[in-house]
Amino acid sequence: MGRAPCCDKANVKKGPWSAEEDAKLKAYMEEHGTGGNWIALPQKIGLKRCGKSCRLRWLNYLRPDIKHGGFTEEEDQIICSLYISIGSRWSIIAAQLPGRTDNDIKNYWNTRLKKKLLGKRRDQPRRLHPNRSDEEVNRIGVKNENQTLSASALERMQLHMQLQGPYNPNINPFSFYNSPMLWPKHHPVLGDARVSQIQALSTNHFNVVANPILRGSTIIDDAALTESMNANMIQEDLIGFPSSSSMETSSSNFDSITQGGIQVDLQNLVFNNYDPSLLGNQLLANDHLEELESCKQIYGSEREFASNNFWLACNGLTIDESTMGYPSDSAAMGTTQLDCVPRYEDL
DNA sequence: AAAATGGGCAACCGCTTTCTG
DNA sequence: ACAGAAAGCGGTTGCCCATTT
Repeated sequence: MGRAPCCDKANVKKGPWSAEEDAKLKAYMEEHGTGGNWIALPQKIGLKRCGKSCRLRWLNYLRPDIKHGGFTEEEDQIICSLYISIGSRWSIIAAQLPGRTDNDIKNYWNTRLKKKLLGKRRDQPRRLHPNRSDEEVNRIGVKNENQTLSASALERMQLHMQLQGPYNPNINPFSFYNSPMLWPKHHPVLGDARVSQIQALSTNHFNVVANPILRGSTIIDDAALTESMNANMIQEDLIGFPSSSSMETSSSNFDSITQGGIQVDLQNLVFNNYDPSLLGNQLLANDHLEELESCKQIYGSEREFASNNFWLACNGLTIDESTMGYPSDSAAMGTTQLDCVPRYEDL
């Protein structure tokens, strides 16, 4: 037996909202709020709508503080950087952009921003397999996705590689490191001074990030890091999460803070190794094999991005460039080892 | 001028998470 | 601790409008 429907589907109106319906809902909301019950609301105000529909209409359209359209460069940067960091968690991204809704950002990303940032690479599978039929190309793409990276993870890796660039990470305006608005304003344990120090260093050293794998480096000493990790705060706070969620509560939309932290660690492990002259993951990873193993346990079967990157990092997977959107010059042979990612046996 | 196509966006659907008794 | 209800969330759909053929 399935779950009971939230409303009587047969007697509920669907489709676009009329001005009259909007006015009714708006007037009631401004006077009373939901009263804590969206399901009961439509009946109270005589609307033949599902409660969920009312909620959506209010949150995405009628709320007084909503901004529509006209995304700024600054907002683009935030969306892009957060998408790379956490993926399609639109509600979290929306929380960073006052007046924007998750739906709005999702639509904007899917219809415009993604194309703006990745558009030029879309024809690569076709170009890399000029003698294959569309069906074959599609099949290859799907197969490789299943074996290596999901579409979302791929997209984020492509974006990251495209936007950070292997050797010129500091010049790109979308870089996390060049987006001070993404940096923490305050850290409850490390304090403002240390955060400032991290930020200052970050602008000069691509590899310097608030990353537990970097513990023992000159940036964050073990004691401070351990203390902050014990407080379950550092990861979210340092990747620019809403300070209220990390400071006032011990949880957030991540499954747990620790897992969230590991997710970020893995991204950094993979991505911060483009330039071999920089710190280098091998040294870092050697010191933290145990930690990596625990990541593997946690992420072996879930959290596609983290697990994919973990496996990339640990198994040195071969990736088909047709799905990676690699620079065409180096992609002629169809597959390659990602030379920016350390092979497990090399760690 | 009409049909076809594609982009943008609001709204829906159904699953997951959180809340409440 | 548990179950059911409500809310939250992200993926998808479908409509409308502008552009292209």
